[in-house]
Amino acid sequence: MTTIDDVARAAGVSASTVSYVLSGKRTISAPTRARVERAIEKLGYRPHAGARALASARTSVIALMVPLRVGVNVPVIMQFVAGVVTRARDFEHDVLLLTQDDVSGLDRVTSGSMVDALVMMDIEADDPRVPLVAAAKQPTVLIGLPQDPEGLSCVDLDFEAAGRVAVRHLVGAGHTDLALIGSPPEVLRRHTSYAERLMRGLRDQAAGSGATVTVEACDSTPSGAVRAVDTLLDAAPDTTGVIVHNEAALPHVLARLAERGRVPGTDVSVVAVCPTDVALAQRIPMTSIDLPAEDIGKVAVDMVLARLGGDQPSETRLLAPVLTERESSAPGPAAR
Amino acid sequence: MTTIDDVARAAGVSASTVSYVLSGKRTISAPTRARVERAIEKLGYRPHAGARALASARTSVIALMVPLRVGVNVPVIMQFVAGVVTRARDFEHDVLLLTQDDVSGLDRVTSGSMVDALVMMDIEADDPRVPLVAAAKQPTVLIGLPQDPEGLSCVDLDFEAAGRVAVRHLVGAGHTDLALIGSPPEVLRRHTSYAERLMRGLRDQAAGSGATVTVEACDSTPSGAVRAVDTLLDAAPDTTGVIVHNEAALPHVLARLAERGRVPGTDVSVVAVCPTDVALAQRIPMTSIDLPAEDIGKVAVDMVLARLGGDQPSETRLLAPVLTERESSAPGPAAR
DNA sequence: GGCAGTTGTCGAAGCGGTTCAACACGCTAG
DNA sequence: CTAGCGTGTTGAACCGCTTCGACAACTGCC
Repeated sequence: MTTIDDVARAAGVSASTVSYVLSGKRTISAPTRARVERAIEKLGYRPHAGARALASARTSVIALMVPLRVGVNVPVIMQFVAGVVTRARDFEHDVLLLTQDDVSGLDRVTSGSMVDALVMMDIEADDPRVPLVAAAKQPTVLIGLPQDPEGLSCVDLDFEAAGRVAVRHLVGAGHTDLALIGSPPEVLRRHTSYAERLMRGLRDQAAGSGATVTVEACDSTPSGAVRAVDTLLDAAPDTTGVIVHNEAALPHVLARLAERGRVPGTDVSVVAVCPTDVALAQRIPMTSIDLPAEDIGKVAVDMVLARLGGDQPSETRLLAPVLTERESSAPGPAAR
Repeated sequence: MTTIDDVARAAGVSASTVSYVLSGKRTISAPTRARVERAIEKLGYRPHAGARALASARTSVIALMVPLRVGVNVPVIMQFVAGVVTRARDFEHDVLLLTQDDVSGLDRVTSGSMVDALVMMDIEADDPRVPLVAAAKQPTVLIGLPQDPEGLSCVDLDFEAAGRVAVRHLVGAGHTDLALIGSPPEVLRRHTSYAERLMRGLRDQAAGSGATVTVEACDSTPSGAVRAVDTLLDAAPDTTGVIVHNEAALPHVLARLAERGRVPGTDVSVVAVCPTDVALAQRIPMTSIDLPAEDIGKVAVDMVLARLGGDQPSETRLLAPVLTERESSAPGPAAR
């Protein structure tokens, strides 16, 4: 292994000079800098990460805790991850992967100074991990909103606003009997905040617009989708406006609606809440409210790195929903 | 931060004793061990990862390079990842996430001593990353088979055997006109080895059994699936045995086959190559050859950690394919 | 010409562990 | 009674890097 001393010797300077060339924390004359850089290049020198972490109390690694549990949509998760990783790389940081079930991992990476910061996904309303990371010395950003953030920063899509936007769109098109086909029951049982916020937005706006909204949980399986649609149409057969917030079930919901004589885009209007690529990958391009997963991941990294210094107060950023009308929209009874 | 010296002081021993209690590399009397452990507990002591890495030349971190590119099936990737992460945790290791496009990351984590070992997924026949990691001081395991492993160890499903098993199953059921609906064209263009190995197995066994096999690449989209099925049925209308190796397209392939008057499980026999949960999540439970993604991930970790010492010669492990018959199988013309 | 202020470089002190050689102690064997 | 041995513990030397204070050399100013 080549060390900083090897480089120093090769360049005819001291180790500290090499260090300053690397960090730029002191001015170094152009000729010395050039000599040092040449030596680094020639020897293929890379600072030892552990030594650097020890001396500088900075690891250039951020921890990312991802859910690998049931009920979450894996491709969407991956978009978050991609956003986090690419943005982290932009700032010369690597990403250490933790899984949701490994709660002790938080203490491990935190107390062991393995990482400079944490990003946690899929936050529940009353998430047991929040107090743990709130007590850590590293800054943390939550993707999602707990009931009490305990001083931590949060980012997410503004699901409540998304609910309102969806209802406004449907009501504006002449629908008054609306429904939500949502997350799997286990997600609701966990009180995952996005599901609850979406429902709140839907209900608020519906109440203010004289519309009704029936809510169905929905397993992320073909049969779950069929069941949800059937239950819905039994309970509220006049439904003409449907909001779907379940990527995995979406195709099957559309298929079942058609089978039951409600063709999306013709007989019923369907708004999906999902990433754009998912909306476009259906039988017909879906009117959708984009879930900008990758962007959210990037923003999370921006926020957490901005707080490395320790100053910056915490904040919550809710990204405004954007509804894009596509072919699954249809005029409702009031407009015909 | 509480350090090893704090613990030593609290327990009335030297720092080295604490270290030996932690590592178990020397015998420590029961009473001292107890005192030290109590002090550790009381102070909430965690060794500093950087310091440990510096002194011991071990990081307890392994790097995992995952593909976030187009054409790969994300849920399957996640299963690999889950396998790697859980197994790594079993051996007290954490996982650093690298993305496939970040080739320079290999040198970074390797030369910078950020990790003890590497696992790389989605290996192409002539993968430019292979020489890079082959030159690293850390052991590496490849998930997939390059043309020349350059002394590295590999794990994967034995796709060639899987191809033979699939053909044997279909021919045994009376089918002679077979087809493969496979990976997207961009995957084939990359010469990803699993796709090529599967085809080789299919063709070999077909040739030996007097069957024919038509091969169609297939985009991982609904329309790609439709196109592939249509092209196939135009080119080989007598096809009755279909092997599908494309998780994302699978549901749409099944739907299109039915639309074209070939109901899976009745008119045509379909064998899927995919994880079991995917096989079970279709309209009908699919006869499938399991892609044991999580197991492969675990084996990869076992192999790479076994090589930490440096001794152990490299090896290639190909997991035997297991075909499970379910409802998508049907008797073929020769058996009716 | 002397002094204060810059600029560029260096030496040395950590950072928090691991590990090796050495040593103190109590036992057994001769 | 002593030499020899095993057991348990320790001090000190690193591991490779960052950073602070010091200092030499040069600048510009009065």
